[in-house]
Amino acid sequence: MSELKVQHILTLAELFTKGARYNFIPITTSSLGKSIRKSQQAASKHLLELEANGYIERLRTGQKVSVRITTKGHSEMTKIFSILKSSLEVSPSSIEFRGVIMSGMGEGAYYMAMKGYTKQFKAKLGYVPFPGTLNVKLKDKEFVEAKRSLEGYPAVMVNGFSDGKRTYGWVKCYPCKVNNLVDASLILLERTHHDDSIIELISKDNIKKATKLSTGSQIYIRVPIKSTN
Amino acid sequence: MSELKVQHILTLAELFTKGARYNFIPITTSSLGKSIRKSQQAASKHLLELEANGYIERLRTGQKVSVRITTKGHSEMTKIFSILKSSLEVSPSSIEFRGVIMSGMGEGAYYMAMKGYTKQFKAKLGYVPFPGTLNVKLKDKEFVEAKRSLEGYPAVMVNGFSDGKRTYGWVKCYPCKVNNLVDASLILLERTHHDDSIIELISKDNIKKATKLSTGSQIYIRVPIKSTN
DNA sequence: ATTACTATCTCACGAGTAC
DNA sequence: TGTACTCGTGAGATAGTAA
Repeated sequence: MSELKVQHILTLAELFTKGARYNFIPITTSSLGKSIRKSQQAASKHLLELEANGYIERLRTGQKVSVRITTKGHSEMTKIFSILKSSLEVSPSSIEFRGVIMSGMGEGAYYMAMKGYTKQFKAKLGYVPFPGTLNVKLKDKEFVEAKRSLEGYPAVMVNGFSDGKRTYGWVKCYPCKVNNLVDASLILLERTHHDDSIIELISKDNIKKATKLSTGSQIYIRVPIKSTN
Repeated sequence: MSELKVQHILTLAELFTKGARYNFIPITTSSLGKSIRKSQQAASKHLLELEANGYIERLRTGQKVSVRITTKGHSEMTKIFSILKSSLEVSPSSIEFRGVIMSGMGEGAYYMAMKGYTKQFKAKLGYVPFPGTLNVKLKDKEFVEAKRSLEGYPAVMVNGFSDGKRTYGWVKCYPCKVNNLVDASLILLERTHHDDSIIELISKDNIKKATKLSTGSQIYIRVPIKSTN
């Protein structure tokens, strides 16, 4: 079989760029070396090896050498390309969390029921949340990290407000799916007293009831991410 | 800057495939090693180096290790991908010839005017060729090679026939552009007495007149190729 | 100016193994 | 089971140079 060596990938790509797929293209090893950021000698060796393995054909007319890519070279390149393509396309593009439902209703419960927030929830999420928030204790370090990385992604922004006595901070809402079943929103509060390993959820419905889960149950949350490509 | 090493490309691709773009994915170095057809030790080193260069983040929770690809890792991968993509897309997808117009009308001239051929030319090319063929002496070895490779590509097939006395071979026609100006067809004859370095052209019009060229002039022929992707 | 040889160096990899 | 060290080997790269 003799697979294409990885260090030859960029060299072959350079030859494609130079148009060597269908026609013999004159090329010097020193210019090729510059293109692939290697020495002239390395470029020369690459060409010799690519030829030996049937990825290119070479033609010498006195001093000058011309190179053409073979069908084998083309298909091998296409193969590499599609490996990369499919690997980059694997993006269910969501951030996932696993944790355990905590007792009580969550610190945010009281605040989230305030008119200054509920009006915005109705307008921006399309519903007034079921009273009370669901607190989830994240299971592992990686999910705490995932929570931090969430902040880098677009969210539904619910602005803070003032009731004359005090001000209330903003709330970022990340629409999510709980246990692949119930639509909810993971909320990040501007001001929170939680430690990092706890997240809060709001939903149109009673999440515990809808998922038939109770305090201490394992829970799985998936936040879809808008691809930034 | 510290560029992504080529030998890390497939490793990073594998991590993408495993879904490590947005979430920390648990992975063992031995399974990764198998995936990239390298040893466990090599996989371990790849992860360490990818981390050192900021392409991935790692998280250890006791024994197990989780990996996530960083934005830098993502963009670097995208960069490699687009290099390959654009290099593969460089396909004016044509085979080119350069040569010199020869004197006389070419060996094929007499035959190409026979009814058995002209009927097919009219049907398949849409015209009856201008009487006489144009012979071109190819300038260089690479063009002789290009002529050979032409045979691998689809052509308009004009079948051979018999007039009772003798049989006449098939003619393969490759529609082409002469000097980026005149439409013609490069013809390959089943039976020819030419040496390899000569090609013949037919056209609806008088090529010499249309291109204002004469015997001894340099001529440039481009045969478009139907992409086989 | 070329290409490509030889010698040398570096570093990628795998074997063995500690933890 | 795991990860990741050290070390030996050899592939890949460069320098020097012949043709």
